[in-house]
Amino acid sequence: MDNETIARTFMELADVLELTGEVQFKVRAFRTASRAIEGFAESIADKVTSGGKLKLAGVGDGMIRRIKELATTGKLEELDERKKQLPGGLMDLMNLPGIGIKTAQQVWKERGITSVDELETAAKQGALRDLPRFGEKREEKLIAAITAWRKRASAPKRWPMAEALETAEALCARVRAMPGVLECQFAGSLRRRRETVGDLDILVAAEASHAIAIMDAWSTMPEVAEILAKGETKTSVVLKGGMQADLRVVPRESFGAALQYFTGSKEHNVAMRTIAVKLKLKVSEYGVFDAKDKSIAGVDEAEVYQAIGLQWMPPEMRENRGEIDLAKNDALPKLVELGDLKGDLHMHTVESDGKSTLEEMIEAARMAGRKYVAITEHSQSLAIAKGVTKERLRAHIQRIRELREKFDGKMTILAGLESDILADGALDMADELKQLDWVIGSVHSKLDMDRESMTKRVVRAIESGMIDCLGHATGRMLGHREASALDIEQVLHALKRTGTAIELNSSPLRLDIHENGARMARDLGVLVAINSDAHSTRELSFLKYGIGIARRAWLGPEHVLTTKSAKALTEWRAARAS
DNA sequence: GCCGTTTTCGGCCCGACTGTTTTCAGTCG
Repeated sequence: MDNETIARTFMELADVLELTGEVQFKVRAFRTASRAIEGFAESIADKVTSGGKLKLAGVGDGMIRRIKELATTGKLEELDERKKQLPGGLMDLMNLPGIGIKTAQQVWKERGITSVDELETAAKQGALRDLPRFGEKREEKLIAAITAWRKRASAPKRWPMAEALETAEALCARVRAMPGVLECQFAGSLRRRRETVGDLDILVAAEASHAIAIMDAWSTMPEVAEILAKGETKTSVVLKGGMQADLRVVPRESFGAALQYFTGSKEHNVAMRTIAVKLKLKVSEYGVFDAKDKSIAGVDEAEVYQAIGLQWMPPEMRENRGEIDLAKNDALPKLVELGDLKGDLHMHTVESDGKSTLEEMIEAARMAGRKYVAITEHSQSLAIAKGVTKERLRAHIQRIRELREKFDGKMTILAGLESDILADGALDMADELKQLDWVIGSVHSKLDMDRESMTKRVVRAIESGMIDCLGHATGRMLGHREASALDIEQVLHALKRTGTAIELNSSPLRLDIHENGARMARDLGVLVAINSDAHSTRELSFLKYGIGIARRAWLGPEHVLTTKSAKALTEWRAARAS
């Protein structure tokens, strides 16, 4: 059973426990454990059932017992029992904004309401206004919230990082131009570069006297579709595309503390604050305060961390996965940066399904600072992407070799191919691969095979020794297509045995291999190639998304194949061929 | 339920906004 399923089950159990009146701290413990499991790099079920020692914050004996039960029986007795005590639709109520545990219980117990439909009817009839803490206005808000909720049900709940990044950067540019704004930066899970983002958190430093005007300007921007809440320090809006964006205004002396706080993650912040409490300090978005409530830090993030005895750490690491202990001991790893990337080993041109010519791609990559590229068209079996035939491939190689002279000294150009891994694990155009400088093997068809067959298929391709790198291993497309069933651990072991690299495909909808896989690769010593898979010159910039994921996986330059110089890459390839 | 160079029991992050209130509970992040 995979970590996601276990995490989801624990999250559901927390909701059910909450509704059935379990003590709050126990409920919270399940949520904490759920998030910890979601972010755990290995299969937690395997780890626990094999009797290995597990050290994961928030997962104690009770959780381990439940993970074992889930892994062996596929379900949780406790969850099924508790669910029997609850009417079916009650859980939906808590998904409505403005409805939490108390209100859900209230309308259920006082009015017998157990579904969103019933709640809407009651609100429209004015049948809720006499309940405690209810009134006409709240009924109105509830009806609007239900309408919006129904509309949202069809829209995505989370947005790809790339789309959120673009929106956030545009909003920040707009905000920076507002009078009185001293600084503006986005925070939240976007700053941590999660692969998808639920909402935007934009942070502003400004004098308090400007706050109201800034909030007015923010809530009347043309991008705004709806205002959810508006105050002097916080205003939440829904943008026209459906994305929620929160603006916070803080004094300049608190900007660092606020940036730290709103960057999260929540678990990271809780762990930080717990350390602060032990030091008799208080951390809030306004700063770090001593026992006498005197501010001792807040202007910038580094001093906030320093005030509680921690090293500053990159946002991508802040998930409470052990980074705090490392920061305590000044032992944080150095993470890979965009500037470290010397090459890009996966891209297409008009020869297959790309939009730009060979010359355009090479020149654009050179301008972007790459020292080498591999041109990797699709192989013949991928007809839909104009996969090259034997003859076309040979002619293409010839053209690439000729171009080498033109770019001599400025750029190393590798003649490559993205060979299709066929259903049985054989490589498309296997006879042609030896003449190439670089070979990627990727699965493009029959993505819905069962786990065992798919794993066998990919492992066979790797063990052929004919590929240098496994391309977009899981085949997922965020929001469109689930990852293929694949035993990543077995695949990584095969890569390790054969000295083959794994790709971190930076295309924003792929981000494949995902961060947990990249983390496992790092731990196993499998090199990761951060590639753009660009189909146009514009898409060469996708590398910035891959870098975000790589950093979340704690990859340093030494774990990344494409940080090597062209010479070192050639040597690496020669060594693995021998 | 988890956790521990103050604790194996007794804690468990902190503040803004809203609606319904005359001081606060609930929700959210």
